[in-house]
Amino acid sequence: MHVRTLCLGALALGDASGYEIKKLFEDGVFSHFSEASFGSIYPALTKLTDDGLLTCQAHSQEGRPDKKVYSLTDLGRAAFQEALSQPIQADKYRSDFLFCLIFANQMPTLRVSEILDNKLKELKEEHNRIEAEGIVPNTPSSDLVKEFGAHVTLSMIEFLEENRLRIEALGCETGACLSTPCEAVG
Amino acid sequence: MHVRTLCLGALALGDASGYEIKKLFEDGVFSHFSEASFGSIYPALTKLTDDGLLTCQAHSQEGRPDKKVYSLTDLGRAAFQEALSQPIQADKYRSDFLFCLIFANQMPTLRVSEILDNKLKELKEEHNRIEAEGIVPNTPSSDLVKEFGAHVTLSMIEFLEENRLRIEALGCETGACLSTPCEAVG
DNA sequence: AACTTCATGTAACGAGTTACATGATTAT
DNA sequence: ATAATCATGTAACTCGTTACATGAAGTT
Repeated sequence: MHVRTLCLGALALGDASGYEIKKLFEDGVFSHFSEASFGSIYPALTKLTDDGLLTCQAHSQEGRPDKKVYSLTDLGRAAFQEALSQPIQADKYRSDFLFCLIFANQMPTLRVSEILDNKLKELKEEHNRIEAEGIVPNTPSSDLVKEFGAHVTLSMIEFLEENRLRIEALGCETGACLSTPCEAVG
Repeated sequence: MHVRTLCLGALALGDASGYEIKKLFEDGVFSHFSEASFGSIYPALTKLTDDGLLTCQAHSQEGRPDKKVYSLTDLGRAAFQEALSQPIQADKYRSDFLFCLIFANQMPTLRVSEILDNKLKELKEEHNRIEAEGIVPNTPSSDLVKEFGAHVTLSMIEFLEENRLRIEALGCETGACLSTPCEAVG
């Protein structure tokens, strides 16, 4: 999904500035399953406005650049509906953690524990963040999406905690595998 | 994680050609949490060989291009160990499904059912693929990574099935929301 | 003092995907 | 016949990130 569509979606939740949209992707509803940076949001907003999908109102402020608040036009709303009716791309899950875990037998046990702990910490933080989030106004499904996220992160945490010993047992003795794989030793 | 590192990892499981490495990312162990295309694998392999991290043996075949089988050198093995000891990037989960679900109230109920069914089908197929996979030789942790994947996909399937009615109830009446958001109606 | 938040915008750069080029073999 | 599998490689292109430019106000 292009940043342009993501912006359209953000604005379908209510008028907002580029800065505020960024926050939605950083801390808000969207942060758990999508991403966008300033460098892509601002040009997208400009393009969308040029194409007539958005209107822009500049609110002048003291000591700061004008706050440019964008709103969907009817054309923009229609374009977003159109995007919503399009086939949906399969989800993408990229995990360097799992990739590395495949090679646990080539790592010192201490390192395995370390990455496990880091992962658990990350997962718990995300779980807490999801639970702490308020539901989004005018968006009854934000509640459901929240529950989904909480359910899945919890399920990961449970698995990793239940299998902690098994995972740590995969590592090899310290020093023995720093430059040669265990399978090639002896 | 760069394609170069991913290739190093693939070769740490055993010698392979570019084509075979691609398969690991398409159907194999890595397919559930990483990705790489021919257009990135082949150049990476060439670069890695130039840098002395890999050696390459060409096996001539009839009616086909030489099969170039790559192996890790000691330098390559060390480079991979080094990569493994580096801080691990946080996982990325990108879901157009969840993004769209946030706007379920702006979709006809039929459309909501459709995307739910598609998602469930996708999830079940992935779950079956994980269960059907054999463990990777010399890689005791592949079993664990398999279990993790099976556990998580199952947990998603369960949530979506248990909440099917609630999710479908989010949609709006057919026709009423094709070009205007429900919240703006009435 | 130093850092974070608010606020917008651009340009260079990175990294990978898509599509093309080529072509025999095997399965449906 | 038609499609999939095997097999490698390149070039154009897409898309987005990172870093920079600018700067006031508030917080630690």
